[in-house]
Amino acid sequence: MNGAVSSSLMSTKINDSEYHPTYGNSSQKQMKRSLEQIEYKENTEALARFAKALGHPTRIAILKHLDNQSCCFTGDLVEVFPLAQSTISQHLKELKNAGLIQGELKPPKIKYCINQDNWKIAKALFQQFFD
Amino acid sequence: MNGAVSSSLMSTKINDSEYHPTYGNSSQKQMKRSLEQIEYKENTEALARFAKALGHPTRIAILKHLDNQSCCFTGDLVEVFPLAQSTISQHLKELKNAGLIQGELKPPKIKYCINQDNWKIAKALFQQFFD
DNA sequence: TAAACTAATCGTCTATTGGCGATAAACAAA
DNA sequence: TTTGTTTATCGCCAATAGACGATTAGTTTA
Repeated sequence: MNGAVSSSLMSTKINDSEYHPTYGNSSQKQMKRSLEQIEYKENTEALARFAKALGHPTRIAILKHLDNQSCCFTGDLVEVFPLAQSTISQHLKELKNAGLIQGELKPPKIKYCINQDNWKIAKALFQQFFD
Repeated sequence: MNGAVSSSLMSTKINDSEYHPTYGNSSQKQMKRSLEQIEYKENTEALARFAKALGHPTRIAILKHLDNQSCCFTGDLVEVFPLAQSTISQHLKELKNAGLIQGELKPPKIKYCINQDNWKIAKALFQQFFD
């Protein structure tokens, strides 16, 4: 999963012509389909992955905060949001997995910042999507 | 839920100064918090709602298809995607609830199109979010 | 009216998400 | 080495999401 994410993030191509979902195994009748069994265009999946990471108000707010402060520590966020430390940590993990942020070790703290490279990619993907 | 969505969609203000999450009830100790107990800025929630709707590759692909064809019927999508009719219908419902598409009765079919007004709002929200 | 067609909804199942407290891990400082 | 600080992870739980087949509902057409 992570591999697929980073490979799509590495790509500089952001153009899409058409999608072509295909069957995982059409001989079986009515097998339960999982996400992996349908092939979407690379950009479609990348965009959905970014969108999913943005699909929670706390994560949007975290990113806005990160953008304002340019960077911050996990502990700062725990003070700002009325959520348990473990919950904040979980949201940060998801943002990190999506490639939208990155953590830098500043022992004993960890400084989180926007991942500018992937941010640009996400921006471009949404931009082209909305025309 | 639907009410909150449409009210935010009706708003023409798309500027955000700062978010200010607040406690639902700080006297209770460690009550389980639900989304409704935290107040985010209007735009933060609206953006998250749009993003959530875009957070599945099938829905992205449906929107791209809708954009290409300008409009289409549910049945068309069922032929294009290797998914059950009920599944497609469910995705359409979510896109409709998010305000991204709208259905027009063309008995006995239903023609789905992008909701241009809300599309513009979503576009603006993402645009401002990414600076 | 009856039959056919289209799409939404219902019920069920499994997987994922989002919340929490508790614990573990990593490191600095005493 | 021990202690304190910070953050990640674990285990649990409830709620949501996403898939399906079957059924229902609404319209056309025969």
